[in-house]
Amino acid sequence: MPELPEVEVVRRGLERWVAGRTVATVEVHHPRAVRRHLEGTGHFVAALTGRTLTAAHRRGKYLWLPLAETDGTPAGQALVAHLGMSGQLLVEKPSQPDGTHLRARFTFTDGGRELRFVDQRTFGGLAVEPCAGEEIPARLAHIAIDPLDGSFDTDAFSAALRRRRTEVKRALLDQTLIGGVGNIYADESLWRARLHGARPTDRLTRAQVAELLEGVRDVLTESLAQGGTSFDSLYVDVNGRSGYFSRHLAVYGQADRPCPRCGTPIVRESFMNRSSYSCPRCQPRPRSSPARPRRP
DNA sequence: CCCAGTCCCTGCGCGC
DNA sequence: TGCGCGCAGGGACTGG
Repeated sequence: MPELPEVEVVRRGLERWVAGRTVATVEVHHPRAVRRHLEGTGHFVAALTGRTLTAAHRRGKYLWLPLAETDGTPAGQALVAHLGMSGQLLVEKPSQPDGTHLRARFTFTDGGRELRFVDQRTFGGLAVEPCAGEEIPARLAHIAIDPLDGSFDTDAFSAALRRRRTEVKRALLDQTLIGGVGNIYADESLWRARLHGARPTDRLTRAQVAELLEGVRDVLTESLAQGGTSFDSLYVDVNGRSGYFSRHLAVYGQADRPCPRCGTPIVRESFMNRSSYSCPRCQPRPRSSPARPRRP
């Protein structure tokens, strides 16, 4: 379940181990891994072979690596990757045996370590997309800037959130509003801000939004410092190592365990067809009341 | 435009 | 021992 910190850890690994290298061969082992590349598998392979991956960028949970010709001229395209639920980008020696869920393999002209895309549940995927220079590919333009980006506009986010007529957890998971937050960090941020996820966004005060955003920033920053969250071997960095933030989770996956703040047992609720964890004392469920009518 | 619901996919743990 | 079911959940898509 890679969210922003986990994807950022992968991005740093790609920057270090892959950027600057030229693709020798591409193998696609499962067509679903390149389903977002609409021109088909053959076109995907041809678009990457002989190209140099110049850098590794991220917005929200998406990664992209701009491509260049062998003479260094920008190709105007980028390799775009999303890890979905269970995707991994691994940098491994060619002698390392293939895993069961290997979906794509890239070898490089230097004969060094391969890049392997491994994905058990195949929610993730790869594609080559048009991309001007170092700008974000147009296909990713709808993903909002994430709160760790220096250009994140706090006031604009606060205004947009309070303009929404939905529940606050739903809004946190909306990648067009704020990038990079998934189910785990949404629950952790709401706990830090002492807000229940079902609170209506249009009734939050500016102070509550500011506290929520501080919670988001803090939890993402702290997780990144720990190398991300891992529950098992499904999320790892490019070298296959797990992060350690799962030890610091206050509520996510902690049903019946004491709230670190007040000791009340954490409850698990089904919410948006997925699990939500919260402290019933620190984060009381909002009183059900009719939605505030939108101003004409 | 805005928002909610559906579907995609596989491994694992649990109850019977 | 085996089988079926629920669950994990990001995001593209669809329909109201």
